[in-house]
Amino acid sequence: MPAEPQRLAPSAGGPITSQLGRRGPDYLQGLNEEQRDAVLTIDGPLLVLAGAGTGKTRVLTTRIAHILSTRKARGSEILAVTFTNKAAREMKERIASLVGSSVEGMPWLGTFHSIGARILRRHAELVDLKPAFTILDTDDQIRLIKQLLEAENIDEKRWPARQFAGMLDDWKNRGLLPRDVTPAESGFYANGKGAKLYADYQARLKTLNAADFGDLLLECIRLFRENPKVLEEYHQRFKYMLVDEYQDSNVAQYLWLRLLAQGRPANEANICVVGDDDQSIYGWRGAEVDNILRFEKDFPGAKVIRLERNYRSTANILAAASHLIAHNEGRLGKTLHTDVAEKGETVAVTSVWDSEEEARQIGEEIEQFQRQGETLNSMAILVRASFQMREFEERFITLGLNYRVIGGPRFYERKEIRDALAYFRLVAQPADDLAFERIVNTPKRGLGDSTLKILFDAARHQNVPLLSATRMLIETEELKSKQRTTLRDLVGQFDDWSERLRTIPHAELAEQILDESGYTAMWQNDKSADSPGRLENLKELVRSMEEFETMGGFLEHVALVMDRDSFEADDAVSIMTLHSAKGLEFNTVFLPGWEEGLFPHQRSLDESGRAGLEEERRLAYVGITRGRKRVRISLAQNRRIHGLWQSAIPSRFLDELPAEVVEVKDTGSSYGGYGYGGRTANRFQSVDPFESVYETPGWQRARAQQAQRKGSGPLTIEGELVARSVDLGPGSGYKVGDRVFHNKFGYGEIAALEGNKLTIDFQTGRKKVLDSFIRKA
DNA sequence: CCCCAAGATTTTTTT
DNA sequence: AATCTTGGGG
Repeated sequence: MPAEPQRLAPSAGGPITSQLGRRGPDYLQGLNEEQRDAVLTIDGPLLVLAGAGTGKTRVLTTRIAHILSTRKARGSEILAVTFTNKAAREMKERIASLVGSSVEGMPWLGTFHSIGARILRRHAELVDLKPAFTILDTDDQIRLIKQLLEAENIDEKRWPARQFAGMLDDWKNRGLLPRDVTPAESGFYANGKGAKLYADYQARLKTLNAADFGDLLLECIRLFRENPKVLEEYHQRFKYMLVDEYQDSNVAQYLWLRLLAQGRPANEANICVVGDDDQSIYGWRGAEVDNILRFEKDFPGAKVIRLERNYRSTANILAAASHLIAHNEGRLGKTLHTDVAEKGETVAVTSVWDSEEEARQIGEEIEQFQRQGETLNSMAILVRASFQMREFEERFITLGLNYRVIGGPRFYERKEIRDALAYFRLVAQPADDLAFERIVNTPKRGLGDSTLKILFDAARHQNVPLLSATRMLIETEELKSKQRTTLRDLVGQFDDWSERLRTIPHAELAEQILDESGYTAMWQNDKSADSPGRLENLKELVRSMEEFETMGGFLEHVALVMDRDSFEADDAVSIMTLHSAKGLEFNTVFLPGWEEGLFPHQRSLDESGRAGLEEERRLAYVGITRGRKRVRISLAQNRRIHGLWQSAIPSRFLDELPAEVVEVKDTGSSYGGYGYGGRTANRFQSVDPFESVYETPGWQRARAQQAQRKGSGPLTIEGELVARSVDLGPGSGYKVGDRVFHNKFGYGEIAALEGNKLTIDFQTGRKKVLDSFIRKA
């Protein structure tokens, strides 16, 4: 956070400990009292509630520097977990600049998933894997599920693989093994086959010598539980534990941490968690804000430090953010304040005709700020959903404005990259059937469904990987001679490559593989417009491999990081989602698309009702607090969704901004503005917040299933209350079966409930209403 | 077995 | 609007 007024004096590298006298070591200079307290309180459990821009990362990194320089522990004895790769990278850099040396000495600083993978590889055999196991991404996962569905004769139309993948994710996030999943939860899917599918899926992963994202934590937990000695080893190793963004941790991560912390009595655990309940934006991924709320219960006597002094934003920006977030009920409550007397610019809210004009408008403003001497690097556009990015990109290309998309379409998700990776994966790990399937006939080798079927059958029959099955089949008469020859050549090539992996550098081998397999030629012969780009990407891929020591190391990076480090060299405007903006800051922040349905997102409201709305609001809070000097919000009156134009309603969040810091602008081309501050104040109260724009049968079915699945009480594991949803006020107080009265629909009976959102059977039919519209009959 | 054309479908956010 | 899927013909 370069904006903090107090800068770190780069440590001179000398024995800092000797300075621990009057004024303390250099790295403590410029910390405020609370920050210093958080850095120096090293022993025992500590919870740091750090609001946006209060120097959270600085505290964490300085704390590590402090532990190191007081020789309380070595780098290899500190476990420091973050949520994202970006955060991990930043921490590494900042520690390095504090301590002066490389961070190679901190092997256990990383994301939950990368550390989980690291631990699993060390003890792979104990969880039925081999150390070189493959980490599957979502795409592989879906393909695998599809195969299982087919094997079980389940109609994928009726029970989409995606849906099951979502369920799997949910279970794994909650730390549930197949045997822990109750029939109530899995039962509805595919007529009760849910739990069995989960078990089959796990078994299949073991055969493939593969783990999915969830397994990186879940299997770790199993490892620790089933092997106390292994766990003991880590208890010995980790003298200090630090966790960043604790509000984003899910149940599995919570259990994982708790196991690791069990080396000492709870009140003496050297665990420090840092978080901000107002920035919890990953509920959809299973994050439990309650983890942070119950920290003091888990670790009795934990010290709690609040960081409330904001070093980032102007008073006006803080006022806007605080006022907005105050509309949330489920929060611990912090008040950010700044010492700077100057209020700064007002927050601009601009209403435009459509998203095209929005892009044009923002483009103009950017150029204007640029003329005033602002760098493009200091500006960012933060969108709710990634489809919004395109319009900006198009506009900026015509303007010739440099931009950079962060977290956009992932490099490693491109088809050509995934194909190439499949080749590499198969060379590194011959049991990787998913990789095999992907590339047997890419480029086209004349191996179609019928041939593949033979391979599949043989593999399943003999219970061996596809590559081995192929190896055997080419010695028989079962295949047509043409296919047999093709496969023989292919298997021969793979043998060759595996051999060479031991002798030549992996990046060089990668190039050879792509050439010899005909993959490069395939794109060279392709005359579509994007094939040159694809070839360029392949080159880039090979180039980036050189940065890794081994093929395995590279593949691990690809699976876990999913994205290249973005080059920061050029001056460019950043375009990214609000989610990926967390932790960053910019002088100028543009927040487009503040319209009902988009932000707050309809889906969030549909799925999680009030809690979803609060999460959206936190997302808005995150967005606003990214700005240092200026925040500019905009909304379009018309937006195109799936090709259809829809007129949009201004976001309710606009009404939640304090009028005194907001300046409403309206471009000439719009009709009537949106009536901020009086003209049509509170016009949104009449809007049904749960009216969905998705009214396809499939969507409604999904929603119905969701309703069944959720609301099954607080989260418990092994009979113990692990986390419960934030109690949003007194609750509805209704239960299924209650008789109720509604002014418009009359008497009815509650069929289902989810938060304050009730499904009620009235005489006129089934309706969804909010509890505030009904009373007990 | 491959290719093309018509038809269906569209998950926000990410490790 | 754009992309993926599916089905029929070559």
